[in-house]
Amino acid sequence: MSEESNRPELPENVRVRFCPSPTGTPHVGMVRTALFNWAEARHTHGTFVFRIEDTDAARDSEESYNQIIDALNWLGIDWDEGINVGGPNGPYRQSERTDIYKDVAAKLLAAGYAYESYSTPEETAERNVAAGRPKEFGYDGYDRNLTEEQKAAFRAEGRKPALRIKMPDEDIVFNDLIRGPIEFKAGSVPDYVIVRPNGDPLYTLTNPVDDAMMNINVVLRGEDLLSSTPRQIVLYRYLMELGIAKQMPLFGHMPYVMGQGNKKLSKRDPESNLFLHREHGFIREGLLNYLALLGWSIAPDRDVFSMDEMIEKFDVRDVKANPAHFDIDKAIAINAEHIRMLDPQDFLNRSVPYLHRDGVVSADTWDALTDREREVLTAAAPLVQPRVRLLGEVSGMVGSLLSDATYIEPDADARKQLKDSAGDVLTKALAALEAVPEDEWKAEHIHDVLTAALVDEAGYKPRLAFGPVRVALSGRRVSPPLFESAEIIGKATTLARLAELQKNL
RNA sequence: GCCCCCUUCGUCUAACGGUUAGGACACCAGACUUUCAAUCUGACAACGAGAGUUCGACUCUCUCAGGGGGUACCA
Repeated sequence: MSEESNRPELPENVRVRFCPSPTGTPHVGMVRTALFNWAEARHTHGTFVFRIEDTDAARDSEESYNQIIDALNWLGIDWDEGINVGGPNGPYRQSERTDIYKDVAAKLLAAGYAYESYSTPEETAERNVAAGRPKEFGYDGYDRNLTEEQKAAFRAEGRKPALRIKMPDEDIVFNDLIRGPIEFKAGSVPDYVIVRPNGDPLYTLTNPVDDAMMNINVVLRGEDLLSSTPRQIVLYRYLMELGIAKQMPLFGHMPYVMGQGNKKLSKRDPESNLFLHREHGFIREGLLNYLALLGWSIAPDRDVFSMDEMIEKFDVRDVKANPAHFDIDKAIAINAEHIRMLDPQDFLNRSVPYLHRDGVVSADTWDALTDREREVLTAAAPLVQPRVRLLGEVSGMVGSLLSDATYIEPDADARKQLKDSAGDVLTKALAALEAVPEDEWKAEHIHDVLTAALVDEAGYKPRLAFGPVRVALSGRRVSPPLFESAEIIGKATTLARLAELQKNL
């Protein structure tokens, strides 16, 4: 598809970057951006740069910074240059690059590409209203041609200037990797601020400057930055004139990830919280696979794949331009597929932290478990693995197997399975199982005994016969196979649970 | 107001002018397992509207409508 499209050709040595601001907890939209950049770098054997844009001291936090790194590590998204690994274009935290920005800003000003602006936002709005323009009209260029006398007068008032970039009076066109040709009409983008009056450089300056100095040649970012692209293109031209930028990068704007309704998935939305998904038991393979599906597809008839397969096929020019809704049900279904593909021991290793968190086992690593725990879990693994969609569900599945409790309160879903006949079923099951000798307490035999008593003799349909037994043993509607469970739990506990449920019907 | 983007089943998507518009999730029905899940089979379900170009338009062009974003001394 991409060979025939009118999308631009990729450069020889692709250099992409992921450059989040450390504000708040990592969200899935951010992860998707990281994933696509990473996949593009790996597919092209290019370079993936990881930089942190912490120029907004009021909102940035060290906690968020650490969380972003935690997130990438967990997901297995690795980078070649940047935070923690270094590289030739460091430092990679913008808060450590202020001298660079000051220097570039001074050059821009000296070359006449930027100018001092003394208007406050309030004054600009007032001028717009006074001139009959909407308040949202934006900056009007008022300070563009201030004389030295006027500037001196402002300074005498104690004012300090912001620095603004001069936007040329011409259409600005670029060929988006995802959207194709995009044209902004001349005059639609006002002169914008790159340095605050107090000297703080803004994103509008730092982002293109760093991309330029780090030789980024492919910029893949969210759709929300699309309308700031003409500003950056203009700044880039100036940076090239000044010898700071080598070439204009290619841009690709990825569609939004949407939440409920028609709104962008917001940080407030729990579905956006990466760590919440991890706590629920998403595995990295599942979450990444699902996120990749938001705007991209690997083949017409397939949507479960590994990251290696994604890397082999990924081309950002195949990404769709329209926004995608985050569908948690499909995400979970994809995750379930990946859980089923796990090697059983791997499945167990990954489940243990969840089991420990839920108080089901004694330690949070496989090696630290007791022999009995390892024995039961090993027996249960192949039975449980196809029955969970999230690792957080494993506890509920194996909890009843590991517990010595003589009664397990059924959850609401299980309670609904108990029909009027449940009492009679439990009585008959109890009588039949009591007669089973300890040394014949095996799944197969338990199955035969219960079938004879409940189905053959009492005439119950299997659903009605085994449902109550399952609820008694596990407290749940879905559990590991019934007879194997009874064997693992043991005769005494099995009988106790049957009797207790009957009392609590 | 102005600028920009987006538009195929409920949702995610496939389709490089000619297909009964394909797949997946969800939902429903059945089979299998004499239980549950998994698995298998089947059903339901879409090209926003209108012009044009063409022998032929989901696909190309234009207009409109709807949705989203920007219009910051946030990123």
